[in-house]
Amino acid sequence: MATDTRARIMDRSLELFARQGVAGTTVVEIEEAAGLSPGSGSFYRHFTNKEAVLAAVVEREVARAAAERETRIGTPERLEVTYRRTFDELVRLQPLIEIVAREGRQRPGLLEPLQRILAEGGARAESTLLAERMERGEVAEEDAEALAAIAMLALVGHHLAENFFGAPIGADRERFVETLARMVRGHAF
Amino acid sequence: MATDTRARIMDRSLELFARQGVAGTTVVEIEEAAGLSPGSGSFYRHFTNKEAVLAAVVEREVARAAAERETRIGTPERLEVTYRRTFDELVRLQPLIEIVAREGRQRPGLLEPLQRILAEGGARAESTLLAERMERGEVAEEDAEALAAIAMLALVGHHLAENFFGAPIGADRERFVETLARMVRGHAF
DNA sequence: GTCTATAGCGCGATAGAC
DNA sequence: GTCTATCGCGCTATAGAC
Repeated sequence: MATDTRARIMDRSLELFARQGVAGTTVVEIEEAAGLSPGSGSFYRHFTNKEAVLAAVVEREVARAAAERETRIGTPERLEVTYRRTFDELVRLQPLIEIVAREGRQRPGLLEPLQRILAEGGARAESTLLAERMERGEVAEEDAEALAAIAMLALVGHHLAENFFGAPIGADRERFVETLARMVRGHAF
Repeated sequence: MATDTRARIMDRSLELFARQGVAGTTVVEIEEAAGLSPGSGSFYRHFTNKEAVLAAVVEREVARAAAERETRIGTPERLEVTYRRTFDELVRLQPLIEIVAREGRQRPGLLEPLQRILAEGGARAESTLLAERMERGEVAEEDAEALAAIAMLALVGHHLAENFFGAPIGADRERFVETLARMVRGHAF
């Protein structure tokens, strides 16, 4: 427990920030959660202040998410598989999403990386997949970009609602995925 | 400026809470924004503490939104019209959404009314509309509930992304609405 | 109903020994 | 790198005059 104290502080801060917000989390709580003596300023040996941990933790999570995303692009698969995987990614991104959702407005610098991940990564990967499917005639659509955006944002909306309210709205995950895939393929049901 | 000071405090608190969060807003700021002498405890003549304003303001906004929703149910209209109207409703709900998104996790009591509005109101109104359309053969779908949920959550996702990042993702509002309506109708493009 | 003034205190941050 | 101890600010909330 020497220099990885820094990593431990970041791990626990991620959890605390996601659960309680940055303003709602005290340095003392972070010290306590990271196994440091609460009330001591030991925290400040590793970060100049609370904002610095926030920046470090967001940067780390964004980098991790971007790396995961890279390994996936270009692998053709069924729409249903892609959609289920997107749900899983969103679950892993959840602490980051919660933090950025809370703190993004006061700190615009936090917004941009997440937007890149969701927009570029998400939508572009989706529309690439759609383009492939269009060539093969599985999907007919003049406006693949809008279609891809609708699919991705529907997944995001479902994830947020489920995560936020503790229960899914309208349909559970599997029914959601299957119906969405049918819609995207343009089948008339 | 006599007894409506209470209403003014609520109006300004709604804005401040949405922009800065509850913890990030001081009573002094509220007093200042409401035209009271900052630093005086005049705020406390109207509310026992910050939590009380929060509860009052959320209750008021939820009631307003529910009332608006009531007037709309049962009016048949084109899907595109419904979707555009839903966007407008979400814009009006935005301050409330932002507050509940931030503070809901610490205050589960705030979540429930908004969930009712989004889930019951939204999804049920949608699936009613869809049922009508199915009778008339405009929509063919065995699972109207899932279809309605997808449409509503796509709209919510688009709204959140646009509002959150300052720019729409993938497609602007009108293209989004038109493509979504075509998807819901099951047209093969 | 609004003001001035201030009590009380939790929190972020620092100093200095080990 | 971690501890004990503490400073000082800014915030919530109250007391009391007008």
